[in-house]
Amino acid sequence: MTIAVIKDVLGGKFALGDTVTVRGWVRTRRDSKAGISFINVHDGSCFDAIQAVAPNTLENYNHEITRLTTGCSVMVTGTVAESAGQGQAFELQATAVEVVGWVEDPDTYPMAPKRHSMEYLREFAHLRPRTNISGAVTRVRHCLAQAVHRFFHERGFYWISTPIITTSDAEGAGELFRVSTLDMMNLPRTDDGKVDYKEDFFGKEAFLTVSGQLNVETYACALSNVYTFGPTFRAENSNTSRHLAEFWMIEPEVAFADLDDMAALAEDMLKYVFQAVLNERADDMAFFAERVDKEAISRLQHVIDNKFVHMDYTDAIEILQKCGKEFSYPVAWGVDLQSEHERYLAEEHVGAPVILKNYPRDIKAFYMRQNDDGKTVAAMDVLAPGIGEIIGGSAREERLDLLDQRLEDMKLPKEEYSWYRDLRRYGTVPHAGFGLGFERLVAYVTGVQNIRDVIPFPRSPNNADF
RNA sequence: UCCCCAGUAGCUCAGUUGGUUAGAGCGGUGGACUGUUAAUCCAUGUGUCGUUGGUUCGAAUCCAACCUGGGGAGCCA
Repeated sequence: MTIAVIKDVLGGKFALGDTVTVRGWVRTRRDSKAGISFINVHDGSCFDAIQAVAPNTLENYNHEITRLTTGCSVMVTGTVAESAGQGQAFELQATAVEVVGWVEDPDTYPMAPKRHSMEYLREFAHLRPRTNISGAVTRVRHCLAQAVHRFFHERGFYWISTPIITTSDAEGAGELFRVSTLDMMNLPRTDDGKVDYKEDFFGKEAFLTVSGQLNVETYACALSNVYTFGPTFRAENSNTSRHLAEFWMIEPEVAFADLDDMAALAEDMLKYVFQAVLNERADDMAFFAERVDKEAISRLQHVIDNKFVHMDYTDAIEILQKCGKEFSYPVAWGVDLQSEHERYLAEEHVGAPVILKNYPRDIKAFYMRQNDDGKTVAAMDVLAPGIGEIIGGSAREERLDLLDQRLEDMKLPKEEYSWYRDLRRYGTVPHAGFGLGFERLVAYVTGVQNIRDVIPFPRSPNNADF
């Protein structure tokens, strides 16, 4: 028995007349009174399902095959044949159809062979992988992840597995999820009544990481070109289509690099992974372009074909002030840009991803490198139309005296950063990096509007089912 | 967390300016037809009208709170 994946059968890897067995799930069944049934079977190996043609001479035709419904699992053995019908080059002339698992009540199987809303599918996170759209998202997501690793590997970057648990509650941004083994009903207390974290698993307070950046900087200052690719956690009460409490982030960090090196790296990386998706997942991208977002393919091609627009924060402020558009929030040098401002720049002014650079120091994180003008830092955001900030990065302050000054200005506890400061005390080097939100990337590529639909099991405020 | 909108059949939605028996398409089921392909045609069932409370002779319809979802904002990736 030759087991075959559907991708290989449809892709012509087998000769006409070969007998193969495919295994998967029924998408639809159509009966013909000519004495045959058409069974569309998918196995995830490619976008398309294979059409198996089952004749009524099969011994289980009447009592099993004609009862197959969407979702049943089957093993179909048959000979590879040119399709007599439209819609596919090859099909399987079935010689045996084994039903592996029935759908116990077709009337209540949630995944009907029809269009469902994304919100509805989200309620069935365990069954939505069987849908066209979820399967396509999954394959594109995988393709992007592989392309990211390949891109960095080809450039001599090492993948660093930075820790998921951290005992530093001062990583910079965001609310943290606590990690504890203490009995919450019976907390150990110190003499002054506070929770005694010395009794906790790590002997101190611990949290889930909000970024691998500070840790990965240590490896950049030794192995030169490194990156992280792993899960990240933010306990923020964000209820939007572009935020998750648990998401994946890619954070390259490069020694002896400056902000423009990072901008170039970000541009190269995005173009590389977009090209990979167009090359490797043409089937899924065609589906997205047809059913989800007409621009899904042309948008990627446009990004690949054009140089990214670079813009200084100061110039962006001027553009926004002179564009004649009414904004809800006024624009002035020194204020952080609002979503409406970023959207105008990316969607209307440029019409493609735009790199904004050199933000005012006072609205940015302590570790960003101060520019010579004394008021800006070497930070950048890559803004994508429709998504907003997809990448945030900066050159890191490698000069200890300036770093310490920033820690003091922002009232951050120096002792918490002793190991981070050590990098500046022992053989410091200029270095820079950025963070790319992986789900935002998948959403941008597929055109899927809500980030909760491009991760298998989304976690957000009030939602951690499955 | 804030602002706005929505919650009616398994799904997508229409409807009710408060009043007897609540509607369509799709899906399911039965049949017809067909190398079909989200097939087509005919038939067919289904609803505590989000939850709780209030107003009222009467609420699915009006009001309030809550829950859930969506859009936007903030936080950011």
